[in-house]
Amino acid sequence: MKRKLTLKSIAKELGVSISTVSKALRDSPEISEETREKIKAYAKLYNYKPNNIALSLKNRKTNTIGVIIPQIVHHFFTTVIYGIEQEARENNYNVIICLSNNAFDKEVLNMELLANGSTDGFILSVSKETMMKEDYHHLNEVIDQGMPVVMFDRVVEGIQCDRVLIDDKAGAKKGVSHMIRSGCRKIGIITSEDYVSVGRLRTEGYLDALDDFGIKADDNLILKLDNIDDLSDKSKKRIEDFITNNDLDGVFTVNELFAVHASRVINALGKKIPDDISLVCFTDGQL
Amino acid sequence: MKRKLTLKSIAKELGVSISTVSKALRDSPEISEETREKIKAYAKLYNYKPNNIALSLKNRKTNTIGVIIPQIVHHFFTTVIYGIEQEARENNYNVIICLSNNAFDKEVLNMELLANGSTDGFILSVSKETMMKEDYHHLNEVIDQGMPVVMFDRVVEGIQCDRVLIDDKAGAKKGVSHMIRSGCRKIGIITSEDYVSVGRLRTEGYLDALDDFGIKADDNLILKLDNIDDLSDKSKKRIEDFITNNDLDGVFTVNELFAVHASRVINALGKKIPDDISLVCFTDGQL
DNA sequence: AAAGGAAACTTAATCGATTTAGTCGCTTAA
DNA sequence: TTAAGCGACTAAATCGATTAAGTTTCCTTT
Repeated sequence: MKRKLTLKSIAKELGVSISTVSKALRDSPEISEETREKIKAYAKLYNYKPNNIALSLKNRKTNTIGVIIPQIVHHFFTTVIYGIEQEARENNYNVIICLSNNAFDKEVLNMELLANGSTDGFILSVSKETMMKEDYHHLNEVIDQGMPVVMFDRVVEGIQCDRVLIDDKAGAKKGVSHMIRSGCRKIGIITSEDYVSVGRLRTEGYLDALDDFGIKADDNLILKLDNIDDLSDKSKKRIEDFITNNDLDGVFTVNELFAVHASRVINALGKKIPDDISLVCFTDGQL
Repeated sequence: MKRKLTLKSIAKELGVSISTVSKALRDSPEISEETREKIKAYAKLYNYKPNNIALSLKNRKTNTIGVIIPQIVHHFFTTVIYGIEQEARENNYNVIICLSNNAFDKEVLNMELLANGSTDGFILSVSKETMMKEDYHHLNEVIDQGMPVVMFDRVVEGIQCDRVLIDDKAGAKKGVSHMIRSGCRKIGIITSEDYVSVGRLRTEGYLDALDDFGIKADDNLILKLDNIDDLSDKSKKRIEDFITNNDLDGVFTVNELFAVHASRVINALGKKIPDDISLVCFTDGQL
């Protein structure tokens, strides 16, 4: 087992000072052609690579981005990470990924850990618990320290940072409008509780579309479910009741999970999609 | 924007030396009760957290694990990362994830980058290209530097490191044996080329099982395909021909992708699974 | 011949934290 | 009386790299 080369070890070996080695490797004109070549040859031969940690400390810059997401076992996040990874590496950045597991405490812990020198900035999708608590002190803290923060997917207002988002409201409006144009008049929406911004915005888009076409919204046709990532039995039951008890000619859901269960229920009722009932949903296309 | 606290800034503010602050915060008995309390109170008030980079440099230890995988958009890797993440965080370790994109060059680049101070060790699944090239100098290099390396999934021999693997050979043997016991006599296998260790081991298990039951292996019943992650049209065609032209009563595949296509072909031929043909495959259960 | 200047290096400070080796004043035992 | 011992700190080295600010040595120039 051989220890890694350092400027120090090279300097000692070649009988010059550390700074001479450093300057030679960085092609400083202060060093003579001869010495420079000798040092470079030696460094190349033994494959010298500067220590990133030392560089980070010296430069106060880590070239690392922290990515914090609620969960990785989800096609959407998996895709996003892939994109971040690609772009980062092209710009010589590293990516550290941390999972909050949708828990507030873990999110805070992870951010504090990474903020202490490990990363230059963050890209994150806040956890469900954080959105419910509406406690964003950890975000404000790192922003206060001058770290760039970018939020995506689950985005909260009132925080001074960049955001990446799809236009949920407009997208939902477009979908629902299409349903109306193709003849639907009694359209139900299966959405999530309002504290999930994605759900809220999509619900707003739904209401806007109805309004545009002069259709009065009916609260009975709006089903707000709690859990958006995994369908509980209770939620399933509510979807069943919702579809069974309302004589809908269209169903709009804010994610594919809801849509899949809705379509099962519709089929079970002996109705055909899209002949009897239209079904439109938001998705990134896994199921 | 407020700068982060450092030992230096605390020392200046309280009119003591840097070492006094450091010792006080680490509960050294060298420091008087009074001074210790004062410093700790101040540090807590302004939420002092030591800089990880400085600690890494000083301790020559980063508490970070580098994970290198061919691709993240794959249920298996997604699950593995989740597990690594969990365990790492419990032991106060960070995880840096890098994608090799199944390319040899990127794998080498990533390892070199991370090996230069960013991580204490590696967990990796080597890329397809690396297995074909059989060039493992980058692995041997970091191992030579005393870094622990753990391989999983795609594992290569002849490298001095720990490995995590499922018993491919035994698993395949078990599956095929079951098929034989339930009556199959002409079992075909759809596998990958031998340079993929997973495929090779599973093929060996298949051959072993046949041997155990005194069935002679037939090379015509072994289909080795090139691409294991995404089925090319050419591969699909080969699967079709393979099943159509051999009068099989059982098909064993080394992954679910092959299995899915095989079942389509079998159905298209008007045969029933498992009545006419048995179908057994390795999978982690996504499709 | 003394001063000025450039070439080619080396010293030392710095990043932020830890730790070993001092320092200084005061008490105590020989 | 004097050295030893202790409590409570501070100074300085260290991790690995960069860089501003010195040194030499030799060559010009007036």
